[in-house]
Amino acid sequence: MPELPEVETYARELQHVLPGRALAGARVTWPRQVPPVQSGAHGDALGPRLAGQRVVYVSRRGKYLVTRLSADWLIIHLKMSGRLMITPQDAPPDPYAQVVFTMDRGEELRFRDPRKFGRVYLVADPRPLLARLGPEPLAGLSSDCLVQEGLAHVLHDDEWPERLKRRRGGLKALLLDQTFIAGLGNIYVDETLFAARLHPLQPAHRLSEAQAMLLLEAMRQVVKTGVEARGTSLSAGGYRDLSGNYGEMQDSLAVFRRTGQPCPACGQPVSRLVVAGRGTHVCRHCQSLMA
DNA sequence: AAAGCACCCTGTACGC
DNA sequence: TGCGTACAGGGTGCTT
Repeated sequence: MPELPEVETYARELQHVLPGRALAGARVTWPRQVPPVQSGAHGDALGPRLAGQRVVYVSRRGKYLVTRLSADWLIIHLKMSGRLMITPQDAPPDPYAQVVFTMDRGEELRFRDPRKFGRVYLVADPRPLLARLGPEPLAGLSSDCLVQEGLAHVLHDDEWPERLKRRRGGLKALLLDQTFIAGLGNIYVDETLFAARLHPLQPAHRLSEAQAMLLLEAMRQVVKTGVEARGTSLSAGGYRDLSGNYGEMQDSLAVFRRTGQPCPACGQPVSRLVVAGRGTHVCRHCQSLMA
């Protein structure tokens, strides 16, 4: 379930170790995870095109990990179960490492993804992949360098209330919409809505300007807390950082996957409902639907 | 515009 | 303890 904070953690870790290093190639054992895209190499063509390229920097846009290489861009979406790790090239083979990047110094970057939803792209032009994404919720993250490249923009406070006014759908579906705001997933949306004391089905256009700004503040605070906690690790098989460490955000969750447990604000049990096809967690007492 | 659904996948949780 | 089944959800694409 990597969302913005988890991908941000990977981007920061990789930015410490990859710039300047040369890629030697790639092994792809599930070619569907390297699909054809405009200006890109897919499947087995990944390795030869990567060979000899150096890493310039590692960044993030929404939930995409974006790596600038000397000639191309390497873009990875981890989707549900994707993880990254750097290992010696003689480390035991990992049957779930469907895409492995070989590097200099006898090391590999492994993309491990049991559910195979994740995707890897090597493209000359990253724009078609990233263009539809909405604004970044926060400045001060690794996406800043993509802002400089014109590949990202940060949400401006003034535009937020008016953008909400134009949408009649429920808040949860809207915050999950990557073209509206980039990077939030199920965990951080539920936490944001609780922090703002707003119901997931609340129509966006009904928020007052003050409520809209409270929602913005809540969203930024939740994302910031998630980044500082280095992501959310909900189960042993779930998210780990590049070094295999768990994140710590699961210890700070107020409602997500806490069905039946007391709301941290009022003590009433947390409820679970399905919104936008996703398991959704609310405190019915704190998050009432406004008429 | 918005909502619902199938699809892609497999580990995990749960009921019996 | 073991087996079978439903569930989990990010994103895309299609339908209503």
